[in-house]
Amino acid sequence: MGITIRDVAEAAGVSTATVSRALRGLPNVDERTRRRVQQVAADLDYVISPSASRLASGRTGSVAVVTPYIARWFFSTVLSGVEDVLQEADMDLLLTCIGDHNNQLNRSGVAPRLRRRVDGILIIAVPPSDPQLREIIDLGMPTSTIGLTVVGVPSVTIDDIAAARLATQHLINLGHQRIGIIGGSPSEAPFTAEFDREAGFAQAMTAAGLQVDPLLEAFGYFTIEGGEAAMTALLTQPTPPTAVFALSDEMAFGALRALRAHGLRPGVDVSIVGVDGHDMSEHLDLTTVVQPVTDLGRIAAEALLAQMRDGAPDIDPIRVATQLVVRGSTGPASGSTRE
Amino acid sequence: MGITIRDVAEAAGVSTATVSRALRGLPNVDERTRRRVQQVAADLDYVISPSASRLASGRTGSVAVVTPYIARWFFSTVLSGVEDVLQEADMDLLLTCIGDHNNQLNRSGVAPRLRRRVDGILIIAVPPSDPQLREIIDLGMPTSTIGLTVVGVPSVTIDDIAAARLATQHLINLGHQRIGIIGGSPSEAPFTAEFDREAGFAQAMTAAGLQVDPLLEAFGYFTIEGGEAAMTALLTQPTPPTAVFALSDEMAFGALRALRAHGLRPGVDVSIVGVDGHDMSEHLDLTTVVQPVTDLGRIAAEALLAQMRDGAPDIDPIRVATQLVVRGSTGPASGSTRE
DNA sequence: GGGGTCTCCACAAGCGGTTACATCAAATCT
DNA sequence: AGATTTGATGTAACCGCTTGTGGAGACCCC
Repeated sequence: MGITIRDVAEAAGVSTATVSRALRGLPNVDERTRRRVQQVAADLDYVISPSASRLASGRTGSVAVVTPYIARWFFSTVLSGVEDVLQEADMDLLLTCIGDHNNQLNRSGVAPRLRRRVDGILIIAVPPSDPQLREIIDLGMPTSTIGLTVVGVPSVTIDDIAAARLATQHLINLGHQRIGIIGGSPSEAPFTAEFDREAGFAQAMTAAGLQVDPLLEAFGYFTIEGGEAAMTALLTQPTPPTAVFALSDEMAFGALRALRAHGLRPGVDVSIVGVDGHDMSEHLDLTTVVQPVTDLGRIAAEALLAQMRDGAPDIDPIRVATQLVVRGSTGPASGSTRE
Repeated sequence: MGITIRDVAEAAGVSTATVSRALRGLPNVDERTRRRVQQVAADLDYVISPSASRLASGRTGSVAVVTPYIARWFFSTVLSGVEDVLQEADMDLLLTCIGDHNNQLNRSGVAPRLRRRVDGILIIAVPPSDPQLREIIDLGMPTSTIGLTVVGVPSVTIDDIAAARLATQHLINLGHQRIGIIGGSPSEAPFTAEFDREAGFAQAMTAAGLQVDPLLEAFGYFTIEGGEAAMTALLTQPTPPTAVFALSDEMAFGALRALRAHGLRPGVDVSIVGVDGHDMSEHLDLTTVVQPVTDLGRIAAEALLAQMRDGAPDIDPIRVATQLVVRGSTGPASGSTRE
């Protein structure tokens, strides 16, 4: 139970040092020796002890993924991209769910838990207001963020401003004029993506000579229920919008439900467009700006690995392109025949 | 950079052995000594080196989670329950996605990667036909499965037979007689849950004196698209069913879509019931048998921890209760006023 | 008051690798 | 041919913690 490197060395008639070098593909090992060692190791069913290797080398060969949620679509999808790359690179993936302040989970002290345990950290969309975020970044190890930008830290996100403009412009092109928006929360410290998407919306509206009517803004807190409530609020306005841009697909789902509850047809009576490219958006026939979420994770993981290898973090944020996918939830403004 | 236990020992004026015992709460340490050591450790911002501790103790303090998918609802939801418990127990969670044979990911050799790396393994719903499953189980370390039963291995699942009976009985109670079923796949080696749910359906039907009509069975391969296709097939039967039991919510979602495409109203023209309690089921107004998925993960993780502690695996499968949640997708059979 | 117990603690031998340095033979240079 | 470089391997000192063993002192009992 537990073949050691020593056993392999003896069986191969070399020193443990040579076994170590041979098995790890280091240079300065004769090819015949290497093959012999590999053969012996395989025969003996030898598996290196990670703990020993880590202790001796000082490298842990693992990366921590820190996320506020695991079960939500965006997060688990990013995670799957990350996992793919890390597995490919033969790195261990340590999954850590950080608490979310306004959530049931209020986990503190995630940072210390990471201290001597990993070589790099990937942070998925932790709200900038979370105090733990700083602690983790201040650990000073290779770090990269996804769906969130922190100055001085490499990040991978979509261009949220452009995405919002894309969605909004689509509605404008369809001839809509009274365009509403379902935002995240009225907080003063908005999420990066939230802030940018609002900005993109405003830019597109202004560029088209349309007004951003504060009465046509409601908040959905990035949940389905929230989106439903927000849409309901918008519909009960004296003059409701003919089209609505929801900052996330999940809120858009809620909005669709609200429409149905009011007997309104999506894409006919009221148009709804979201952002995300959520799995279900296709099945709910939602027009949305698709972001390549798996790729987000994949790219960030690769950037992190590069950073761990080269030591030089590439601070410039990586922006991934998005794509508008038009489905049935948007249609021409009534009385308009444009597009 | 890197306070060691020696530094703490010196600063506290004790041996490293005492520091080790004091910090880990072992007995045979004077309370005053312990407190002093703790204080010194805190002052020095000492963090134990996991690698060293693991090497010396032979315990890794980590658990691997093996899953065929990360981004799918069921799997990520289980995962979040698991993570919760493991974090609580101060265990590292190593996430490993196993390839899925008929999938793009065809990862082999997951088992060897786990060898000296973890103290226990949690397997989420890997198909029994997957050859890697055996390899992993044959590693011979504490293992527990979720949503899948392997003889001799502790498992946590819902009672799939009962769940299917519950769903089917609900349709029967509503007065339906021509009840169809959307199965997973016509394969000869069905997934455990798949097999049991089919069985539960048959049991309920037979008990009610109804026939299981093979013409009213279609296969949806546990995907939305598959469910849609299956439902479409059922609807194009000469005499289509008035109610359909889908083996999963995702297939039921597809079925709902098919209904809509055919201009049929769920719960009025045709009733649909699913199993899972998928996040979206509420928003799609789907009647379903809810399984407490997060709890599945939580319970399995706790069982695994117990097994790692006591060494005695509790082979008896743990069955978690399910609950029928009635929503708008089911309604009385036309011409029936029962229930 | 000498001979047990019982606590609390120090000593030191690992755990299983990695790697700087030493070694030595073969190859290359002058 | 002798000096020097080069490549392959061995030697051994760690890496930082855990834990079995043993000893010193406190406490108890007859």
